[in-house]
Amino acid sequence: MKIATWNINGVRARIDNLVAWLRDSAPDIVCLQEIKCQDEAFPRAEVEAAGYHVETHGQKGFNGVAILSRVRPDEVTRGLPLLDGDGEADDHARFMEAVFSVEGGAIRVCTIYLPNGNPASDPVKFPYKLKWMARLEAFAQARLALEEPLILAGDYNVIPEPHDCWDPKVWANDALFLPETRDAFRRIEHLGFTDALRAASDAVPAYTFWDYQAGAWQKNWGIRIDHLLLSAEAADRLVSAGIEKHVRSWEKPSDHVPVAGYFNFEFAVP
DNA sequence: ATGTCGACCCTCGGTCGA
Repeated sequence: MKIATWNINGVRARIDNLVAWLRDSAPDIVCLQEIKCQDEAFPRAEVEAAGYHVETHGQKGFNGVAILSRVRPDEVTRGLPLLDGDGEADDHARFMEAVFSVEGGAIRVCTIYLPNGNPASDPVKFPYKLKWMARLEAFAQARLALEEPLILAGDYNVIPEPHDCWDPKVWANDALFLPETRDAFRRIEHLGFTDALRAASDAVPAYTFWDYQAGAWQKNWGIRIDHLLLSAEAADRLVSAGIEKHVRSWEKPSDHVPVAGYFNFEFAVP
């Protein structure tokens, strides 16, 4: 089974790319981020015609996530739980979880659009990112107790290591690379997750995003911020993983490319 | 690093978010 994550940067602007990629790449489950539309505006018919079930968690104008899958999930939950004591609700559509039946059990797949957090000096944005990461850590810890295959896939807006960006000096003060951000990401990993791409390959660079500006793609000024984190039960079933870099050279590309993991489990036959 | 892009609206251009 192939499970992929892709920040599509506007699903309505990218629907032709999405359908072409689904046909070429044939993923079984896709975690999308930044669909940038409400649920009713998602180009559902085109994706269903390509052979996918569609679950969305959208909002007007920005953010928004979706899960596309060859079979219908058994359960879907929208939104990342708040922490005990959190007062205000989070109105950003950044998280959805789906449970699928596979031969011998179930897998859980979450699509994650972690807050960007820039500018890091902003009194709201960077604290919101760190708080969201604390919520993700709590959620992840609770889910690990289930001892099931769990895949947390998405745009983490985290550059894990210096070799995951084209110039660490340029990114030193960026919310994607600040020590607090990397520490929070490591705390989640150290609960017991495997970074699928790094389990499959230690090759660098392994970028997943190139800015539209300044000719970043042509100069290979990229960063690695799209990740699949795997519970032990999922990592045990990982066969390989890869970055579908060629998609960045298509017409009207997203600034992110898909990242995929291949696992040796299959959907249960009903 | 800044050669851009998508979406929105008191809509054709400025603003926001990335």
